[in-house]
Amino acid sequence: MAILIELRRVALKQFIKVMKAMSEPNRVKMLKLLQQKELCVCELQALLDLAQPTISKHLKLLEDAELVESYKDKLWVNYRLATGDNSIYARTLLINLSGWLKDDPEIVNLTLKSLHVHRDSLCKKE
Amino acid sequence: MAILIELRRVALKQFIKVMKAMSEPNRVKMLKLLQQKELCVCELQALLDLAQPTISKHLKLLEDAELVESYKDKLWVNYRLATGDNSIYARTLLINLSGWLKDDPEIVNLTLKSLHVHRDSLCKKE
DNA sequence: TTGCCATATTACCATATAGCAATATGTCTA
DNA sequence: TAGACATATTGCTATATGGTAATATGGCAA
Repeated sequence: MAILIELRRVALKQFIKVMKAMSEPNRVKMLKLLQQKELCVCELQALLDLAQPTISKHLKLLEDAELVESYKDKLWVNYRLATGDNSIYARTLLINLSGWLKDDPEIVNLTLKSLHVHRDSLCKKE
Repeated sequence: MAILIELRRVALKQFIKVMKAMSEPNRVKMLKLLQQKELCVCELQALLDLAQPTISKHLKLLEDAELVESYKDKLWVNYRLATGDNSIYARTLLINLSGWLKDDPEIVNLTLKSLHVHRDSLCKKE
């Protein structure tokens, strides 16, 4: 009960957090890529051509908004779309997003590119 | 045909515009208020306790994102939710939003307050 | 017309945010 | 344990954004 009241209290704040997280092109690209398959940080970095700290920062924001989840796999950290079990906003928006932007050229290119990206050829010192 | 290609070309950009527009608490409050009834600028100003230019700026952003529409009524400009006929993003999000944040205390208070707000008692020089 | 009034625009300030380089953290393997 | 490696964190800069005061715009009414 107290939890319900608390959830109500911060509904707007939670909503804003999810919306802000999805208001940035590179983060949206990340979500569209993760829609295809799990990816680690270095794979996202290669696909989006951003510095590694930038990728990590974006992922943290997405995770705080309950849009993605992560788990460790040896040295790597894999990211995947969250189920949104605890956030109606995240769950709904992810479902909507899965049907959107399919034809956007940038997204299409990234998705194709992601088929040929593997961490083994990426993450070692170049 | 050319239009369809153009729409695709800017899909991400359009999506971001809508998401950004809905990522700001005061703008979300405006949408929730407009969900109840049409309002003019001075009514929104009174409800949200912001300077008039701030309200106008927010409304312009919302209108650019096709989330609201406006029409003139004598001296006033009335704003209402857009139908989203030309934007799948705006349409879907407005529908989702209509079921969300109903219990948020801030939104509840604003909605109640809006029942007692009328431009006639507001807009004349105080 | 003139003046009033609601709204829009402009100019500016303060804060938030996206980006990177440098560094810290933590884990595997030799 | 030491070194290598992927990721996270920190500190910083540049730009974006939300806010206001001052001013412009445009329509109605006297």
